Amino acid sequence: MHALIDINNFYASCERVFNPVLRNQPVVVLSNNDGCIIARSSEAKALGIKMGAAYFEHEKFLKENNVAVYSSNYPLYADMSDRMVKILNEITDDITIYSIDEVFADLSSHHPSDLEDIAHEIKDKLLKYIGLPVSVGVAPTKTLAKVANYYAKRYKKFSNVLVFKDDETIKEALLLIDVGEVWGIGRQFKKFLKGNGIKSALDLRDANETFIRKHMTVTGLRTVKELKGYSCISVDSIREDRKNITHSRTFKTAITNITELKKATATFTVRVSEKLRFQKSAANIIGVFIETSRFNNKKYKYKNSKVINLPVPSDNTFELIKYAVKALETIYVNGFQYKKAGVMLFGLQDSANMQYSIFDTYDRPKYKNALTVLDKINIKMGRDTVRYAIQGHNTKISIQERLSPRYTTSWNQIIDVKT
DNA sequence: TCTGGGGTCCTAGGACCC
DNA sequence: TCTGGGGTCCTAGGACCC
Repeated sequence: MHALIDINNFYASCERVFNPVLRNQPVVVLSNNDGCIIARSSEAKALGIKMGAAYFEHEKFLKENNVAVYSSNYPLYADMSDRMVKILNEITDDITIYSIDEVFADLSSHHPSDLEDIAHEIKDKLLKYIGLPVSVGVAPTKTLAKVANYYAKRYKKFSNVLVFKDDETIKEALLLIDVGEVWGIGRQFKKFLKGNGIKSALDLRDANETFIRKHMTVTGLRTVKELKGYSCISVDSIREDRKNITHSRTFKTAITNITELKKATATFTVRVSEKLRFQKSAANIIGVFIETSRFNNKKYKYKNSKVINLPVPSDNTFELIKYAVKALETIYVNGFQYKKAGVMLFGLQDSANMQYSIFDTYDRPKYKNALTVLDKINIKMGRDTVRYAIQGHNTKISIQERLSPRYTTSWNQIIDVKT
C-alpha cells in the first residue's frame, strides 16, 4: 500500500505557522516578481481566486477582502519541507520526496489493519510538531493514493485521512471523480478523453487499453493499470541529482540592450554553476534563451535559444560564463524589449569521473581550487559576496515587495533550495 | 505598467552504421 | 519491372508534474 502525504495549501500554510494572526484570514502567496498568485489558503480559494491569476489584476479585490498577500519565501518553504521529511522518516521508512510539499510512503511493511492509525499519526504529528495541516491518502497504487488524497482533502467527513480498503470503495471514488483530476491526465488528454466519451476516472480505468496505448503512449497505459490496482509508476525523489539545471527569471522592467542582458546571463550562469557543483556534476552542454513578453503583439515578439557543446565537461563558472555570453551574442537581436532570459545546463555527469581532452588548454586544478574558495566565501558571507565582474553590481533581478522573514534559516541555505 | 520557475518522460523521424 | 534488413543515437516537440 502507498500513502501520499500532501501539505494543504503549502506556501500559504507556511506563512501562517509563524504568523498566527493569519489563521482565520485568507492568505495568498505570489510567484517571483510578485507576478501571479501561486498559492491560496482555503478561504482565498473560497473567494474565487484562481491559481495563476495575475496579481495586478486582483490587487484591489484582495485588499477589499482583507486577503494577506506574500511574496514567495522559498528558503522558508524548503526548510519546512525538510522538517516534514524528518518527521515522516521517524514514523515510517521507505519514503520518496516527490515535491516540496508531497511525499510518497511505501507502507507495504505495515499490517493492513494499522494503516488508518499510521495515516492519522502522520497527520497529527505534522500538525503538532511543525504546525502544518496535511492530507493523507492510502491505496494500493500511487495513482489511487492520489485519488484518496483528493477526497481526504476536500470532504470534511474524512478529516484529511482516507484509506482505500476495498474494491467497491475504489470503484465509487473513481466514478465520482472527473477524469481530468487523475494524476497524469493534463489539459490535452482530458480534452481528448472527454471527446471520446471517457469522462470519469472509472471510464478511464475501464477504457480499451490498446486505444489508450495508441493515443497516450505507455505513460497513459500505466495510469490505466494503476487505476486497476497494478502498481507500475515509479517516481524519483527530488533529492536525486538533477539531469538538467535551469535558472531563469522574468524581468520586472524589460531589458533593451545587450550589456544588461549579459549581466543577467552571467548571474544566471553563476546560479546554475553553483547548483551544478553542489550536486557534484559537470555539464556537457550549456544553453541560453531570451524572450520578449509572451503577452506582446506578434509584431513585437521574439524568442530564441542557443546551445553550445562544451569541448570538455565543465563545472567551472569562469568557463561557463564565457560560453553563455557567446551563446547570447549569437541570438541577441537589437530593438526588442526582453522580458525573460535563462541559462540551462544539459548532459550532466559525475564530476569525479570526468574525461579530459588532450587538447584542453585550461588549468583545471587551479580553477577548481579557486572555485572551492569562492563557494565557501559565498556560502559563509552570503550569495554574490564575491562576484564576477561581468555580473555588474545590480544583480537584483527580481522584485519581492511582500516577503516575510526567513524565520528558520539564514541566507547561506539558499544555495540548496530545490522546489 | 504589471502576467513564475523548474523539472521529467516518451515518441517520431532523421542521420548514420554494417 | 525489379531496389534488404537491422540496428543505434540524437533531437525536437509534446505531454505531464509540482
